[in-house]
Amino acid sequence: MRAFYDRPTLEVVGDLIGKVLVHQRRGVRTSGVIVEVEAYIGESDPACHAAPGPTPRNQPLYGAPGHAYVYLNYGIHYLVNVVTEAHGSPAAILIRALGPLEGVDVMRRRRGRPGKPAVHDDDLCRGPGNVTRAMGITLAENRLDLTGDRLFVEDRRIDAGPIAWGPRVGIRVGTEQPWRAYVVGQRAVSGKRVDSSAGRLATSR
DNA sequence: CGTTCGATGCACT
DNA sequence: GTGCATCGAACGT
Repeated sequence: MRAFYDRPTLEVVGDLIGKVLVHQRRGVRTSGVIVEVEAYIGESDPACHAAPGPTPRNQPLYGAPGHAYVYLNYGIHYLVNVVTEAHGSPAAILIRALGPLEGVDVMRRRRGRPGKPAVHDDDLCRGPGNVTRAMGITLAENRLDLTGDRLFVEDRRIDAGPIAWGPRVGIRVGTEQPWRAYVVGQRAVSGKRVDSSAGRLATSR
């Protein structure tokens, strides 16, 4: 459904929390409840990749809504966004954390490092770099049409808890905008953990 | 618990 | 050449 993404970005943010992100390739399916996202909106947003104007890398931001924007960050991590707003209006939403649902065994394998202790299930998709590693998302998924059957958001909502908004994290500029949304108390949300007992999804063990 | 810091590739100036 | 929309290991408290 293209129209879902063809709207003001902050509206999409609110509707994205609690929905299920799915990636399937070569018969391997992984999915998780979206519990943390950040909006990057327009050339006037200094933290948005569109801030310098159109470049080869940020071209997906200027394209049609409902497509993926994936890029390599710090030379190490892939970060995945969903492109929003009308064609020519550069904006996107960064997927920062998921509560694992399907393919948890695959996620454990992708996140596991030889000789290291196993990653806790709540940490499998905690942080944007971990989301892509656990989901198997790379540059190959850049520009993918999210209305297709390979990478998409399911049209169902899981009540994971109350939603809160705050400043975006991990950026040096543009921190005054409260464009980060997350599920309060959910274990997979990045940053300091407030409560140690609440927020575990029944589905994510 | 907390903070610091190195890894690592590439877009952009 | 500079600086990241990060992660996790290593160390200090």
